[in-house]
Amino acid sequence: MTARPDTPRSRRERPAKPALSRAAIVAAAVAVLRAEGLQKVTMRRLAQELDTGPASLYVYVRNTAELHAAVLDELLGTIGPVPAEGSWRERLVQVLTAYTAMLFQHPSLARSALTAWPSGPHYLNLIETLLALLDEGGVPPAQAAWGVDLLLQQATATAAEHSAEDTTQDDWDALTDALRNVSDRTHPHIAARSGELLSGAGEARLSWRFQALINGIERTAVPN
Amino acid sequence: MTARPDTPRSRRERPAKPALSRAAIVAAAVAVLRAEGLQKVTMRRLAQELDTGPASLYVYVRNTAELHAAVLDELLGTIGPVPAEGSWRERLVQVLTAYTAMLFQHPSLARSALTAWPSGPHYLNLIETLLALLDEGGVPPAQAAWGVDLLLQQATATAAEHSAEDTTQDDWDALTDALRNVSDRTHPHIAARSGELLSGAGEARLSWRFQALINGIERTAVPN
DNA sequence: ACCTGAACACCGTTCAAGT
DNA sequence: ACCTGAACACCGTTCAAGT
Repeated sequence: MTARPDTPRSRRERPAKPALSRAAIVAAAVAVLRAEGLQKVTMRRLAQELDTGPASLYVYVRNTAELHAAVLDELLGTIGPVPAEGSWRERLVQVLTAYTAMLFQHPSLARSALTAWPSGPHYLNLIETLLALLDEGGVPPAQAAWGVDLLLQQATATAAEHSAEDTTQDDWDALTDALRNVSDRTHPHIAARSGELLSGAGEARLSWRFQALINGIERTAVPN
Repeated sequence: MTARPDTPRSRRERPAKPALSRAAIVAAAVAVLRAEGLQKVTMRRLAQELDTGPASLYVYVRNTAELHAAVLDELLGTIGPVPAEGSWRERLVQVLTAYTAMLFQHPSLARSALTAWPSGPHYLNLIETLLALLDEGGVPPAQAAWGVDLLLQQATATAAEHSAEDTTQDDWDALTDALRNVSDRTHPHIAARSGELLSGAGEARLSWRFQALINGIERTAVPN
């Protein structure tokens, strides 16, 4: 047994400069995301974290969008298995809710997922799971295929909507004001139900959305 | 009649420096959007266009997100009136399609609309229109109210998905490859219908989505 | 009240040069 | 092949000072 002569245990406090790799970059990205949010997951910040220059990252990652997609796939690994109990509908809603809940914790990631599609292993597993549940429910294959797309997009978009950054509260206030103060001469339907337009705790509304989507997917045939 | 002594017709070619106002800023933003896309609609660029410094714009506009919302409301004014012919369903789909088509021309605007909600007059008109059509179709008011939300979000998210910038094509390729090369031992449902998952011209798929949504909204009661 | 120059604190990405 | 320093071409927003 010869002692390894290189990497002399401690030059400073960092445990020798870690080798650069795609996995190391994604891991650093997840750590920064958890600690400080997606807006800090930048090439420059990650480079700093990995003790190198931003240009070095481009050997492993095409651009920022691809990096975000990789981060999302990573987090998809945390949402756990399909519940064993309940009807296919209940289990389907539970899986979708788990996916949405994860994204709610990182709404800006949801935002970027809307345009930069992940294609990693965890995303594929999720698609497989949803297809299996719709199949179990007797939804015709073609409808199920298009339905999975619709369900995932809906869940992602709902989470993305909450990506506040700063002004979302103001936007919401502006919209609720506008809806409440509308004239019932020009906008009778809004005036008649501004209550309902604005009502609904997030959870009830989200679950209604999933139900409506599933009902629609079940009943709507694909052309040809 | 005395000649106005100020603003001496032409000092250079600009027709005297135009007065700053919210309307002028939004108009400049729309022009830049049309000519060069949303990524160029920045505070700095607009300031340059209006012959001032970026700081001056903050007198009229809270931030970039609010500016984008104002631009969207402006464009909403261009989508035209509800068609007079057809069943309420057909007209509903036509309005939604017109909204989506407009956003398809500016997908990055759709992306920003997902988080920065407009609350301008054109947006209110759109909500009123959709409510009226659902009402005509006999959809119960509470369902209609939540349904409008769902329909608009769906349309916006679909357009946002196409906000390419650069890598969307690569993402798509990566995902199609991943779906096609999946093992039918680990992912039998995907393997069995990778064709259907990927199939469908945009238009057929979009119209299926609207139909599925409307069917679901019609049939899904709001809790309580 | 409205407007501004200048500054603060950042970005993504490319490229030529090194190892 | 992998890694890098340095540069290019930008951002949003704030603030103290002016009119």
